[in-house]
Amino acid sequence: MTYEPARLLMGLAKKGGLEKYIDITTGDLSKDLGCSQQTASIYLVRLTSEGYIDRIMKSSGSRLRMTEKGLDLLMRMYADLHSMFGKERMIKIKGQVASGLGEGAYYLSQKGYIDQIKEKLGFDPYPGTFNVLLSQQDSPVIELLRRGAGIDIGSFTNGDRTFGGCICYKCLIEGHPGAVMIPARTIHKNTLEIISDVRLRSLIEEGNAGVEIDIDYPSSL
Amino acid sequence: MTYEPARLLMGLAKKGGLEKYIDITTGDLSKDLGCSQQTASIYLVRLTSEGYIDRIMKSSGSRLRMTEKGLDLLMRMYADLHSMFGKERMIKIKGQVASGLGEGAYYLSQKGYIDQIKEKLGFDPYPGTFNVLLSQQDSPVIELLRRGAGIDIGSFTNGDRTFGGCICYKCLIEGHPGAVMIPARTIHKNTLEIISDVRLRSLIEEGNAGVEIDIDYPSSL
DNA sequence: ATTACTACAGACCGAGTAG
DNA sequence: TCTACTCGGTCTGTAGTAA
Repeated sequence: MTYEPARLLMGLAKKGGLEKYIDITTGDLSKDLGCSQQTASIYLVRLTSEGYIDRIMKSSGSRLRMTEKGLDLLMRMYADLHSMFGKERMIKIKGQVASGLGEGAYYLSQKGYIDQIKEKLGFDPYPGTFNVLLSQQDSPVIELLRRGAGIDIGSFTNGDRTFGGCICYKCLIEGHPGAVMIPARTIHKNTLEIISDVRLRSLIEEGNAGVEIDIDYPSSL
Repeated sequence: MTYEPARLLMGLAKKGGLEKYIDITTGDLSKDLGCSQQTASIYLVRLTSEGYIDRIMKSSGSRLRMTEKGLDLLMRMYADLHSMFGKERMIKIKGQVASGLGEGAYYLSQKGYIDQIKEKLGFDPYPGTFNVLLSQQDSPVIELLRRGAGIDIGSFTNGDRTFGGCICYKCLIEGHPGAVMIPARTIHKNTLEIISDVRLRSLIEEGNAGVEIDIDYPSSL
């Protein structure tokens, strides 16, 4: 917990210091930051001398607001993060066609899945999944997909058995439209399950190590 | 320049470490960060031990990617900043009606302004500006408006004289629709110029110290 | 009440250098 | 080449306390 202008300014901005002067004491600030009152005092002195905030001393504490420089720092950070998370973008990955376990056909015969896929993804899925093994380089993408703002396929019950939900992303696999399915529960470390309205296995040869997948990754906010 | 996980992770994310493993040496990283190779080395060790990144040592350098914890930190920061800058929102401020200098009438008689205001703001401006003096607490808002994504009124030339551009924001002033004009060049420290399709001065008594203005502040990205 | 000084302990960074 | 250890100087944070 050292002196980090960005972190401090974000805390002050959250309290409203972006637009207006806010009243705060170094004691209160120290509680927010989890440091001593003296440290909070030094931080405010530094932020002021470095031009990030305007500060007016009062007998009851400090009145402060962000300066243009401080605002600029935050907006720059926002722009950077926005370019990572904010924009809809395509994630391009490569993988190797894997032999499936045959389970996919069973799952994709369930009306509960078929109806939702038709409604939310706009196609009638071929009963089977196309599995792509990702390289070590690309496998972290799965985490990103799990946490992302994909299309939600809800869980449902058919008779006595419950089928879990998943998150889907529209994608192009070797140019064919389809969708990546990330099961909500089961965690595949490096295998991506892909569905389509056609039998992808007929179109792409097994073992092909350079299958290209373009995933439509929407903004999360 | 101390150890700041957020800053370091953002740098790595910009290099692509969000989705994939990236190859980097501590020497290269040190150049990016402006620190010594030793310090960059320590940073990577710490980021790894604190669980922000996954790191695989190679003879030619390090291969690393963000972990879920690291991703989470960045997304949290993004969400915070998004709530400050990203969403369209209303900025509410209060001010005191100020007596104008009469200049407004001259400017707002210029066809160059009138046409743009009609087109971009959707109303025919009354020839005159309504000036509101902001409290010390609210005056920083002007900076925020100057930097924001308002409606741009371009500069133009009429005969021999050039009229400067400004940034406008639709607003409600005491409930009446209008727009705040922020001149691109002239800097008013604490006075806001407001235009409307009616003579606001007739509707709001001069000296009124509690004039409420709701400014429509759009997302900047 | 506040803020912020001084003094000290501990953390941090960079140079040298080993593996 | 690479990473990362030790060492020493410097910087940072906290406690005590003054104003």
